[in-house]
Amino acid sequence: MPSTSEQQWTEHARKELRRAGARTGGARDAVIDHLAAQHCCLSAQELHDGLRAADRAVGIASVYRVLEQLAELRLVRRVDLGHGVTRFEPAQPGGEHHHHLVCGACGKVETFDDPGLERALGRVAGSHGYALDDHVVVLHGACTDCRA
Amino acid sequence: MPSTSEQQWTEHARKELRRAGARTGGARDAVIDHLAAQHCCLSAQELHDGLRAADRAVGIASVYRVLEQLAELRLVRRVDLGHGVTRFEPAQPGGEHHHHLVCGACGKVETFDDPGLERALGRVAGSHGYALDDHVVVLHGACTDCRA
DNA sequence: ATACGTGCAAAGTATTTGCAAACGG
DNA sequence: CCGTTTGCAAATACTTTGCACGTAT
Repeated sequence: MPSTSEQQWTEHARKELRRAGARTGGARDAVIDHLAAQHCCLSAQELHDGLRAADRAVGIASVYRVLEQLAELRLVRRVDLGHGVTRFEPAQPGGEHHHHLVCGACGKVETFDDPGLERALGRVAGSHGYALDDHVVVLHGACTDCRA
Repeated sequence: MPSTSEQQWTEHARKELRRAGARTGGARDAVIDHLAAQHCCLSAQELHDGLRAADRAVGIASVYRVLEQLAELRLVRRVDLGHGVTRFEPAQPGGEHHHHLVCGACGKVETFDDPGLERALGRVAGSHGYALDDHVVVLHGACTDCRA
């Protein structure tokens, strides 16, 4: 059963697309549904494979096109965890977001969210005269299990 | 005239390479010298072009191989500003480092460094049981000039 | 001498684009 | 109908690898 926030994002995304003059289409719907069901970022290839596994195969080009379109409308956030692969995750309308911790040993990815960090980032942007738009924070280290 | 910190990094890099059992070679020397002369991160392609422009042309494969080797010895930091291109910059032996502000309109890249931010990051890593290794912070926004 | 360093070309990924067919409003 | 969406295949961009040859120790 999809959680409330997933449904909210899906509806928000569809509404924004309509507002932007887009038509509905099977490939885009499939991508949106699959994205909504994730709790963390995933790459275009993973999305493509996941859709195929769910019998809703979509051409890889369409996956990229839909993601690009969603990113332009700020419905998804691009997250680069740094191995030459861009990852994507639903962007909450309210602006809430999280950041990532990546374990260099096992590859595990965890998310976190820290108000103090956000404040520090806002302060930095302000003191440089920047209107902050988005930001990416990725921590690389060894997770509890891998520190053995 | 190269600044002191540039010279220090160059010497440190050469010493660490020697210690790691590496031999000296023209391509690697050229890459190290060129990296030391930069004040901000640059991509493998930019490095390659810069070397050619300075009449010290090095094969693109060697550029990547040298950067990989330097990264393994932690002599350079990988910085991903998020357009599918990995950038590299000299890593100071003391661990001092900076982060990046990218203007989405003009593409300008500025650097900053903020102790409060670093503290917040350390706190987050600790509370998740991670031994922090490196971290990447990239702020995207509109710079003072582009806010017009 | 022997192993490491280097350049070139070929191979691999990740992503984008051209185009014709399918489709929604 | 008409313009958008889609899939396929080809094109691009970045990075890695295989191999023969050069070079430092």
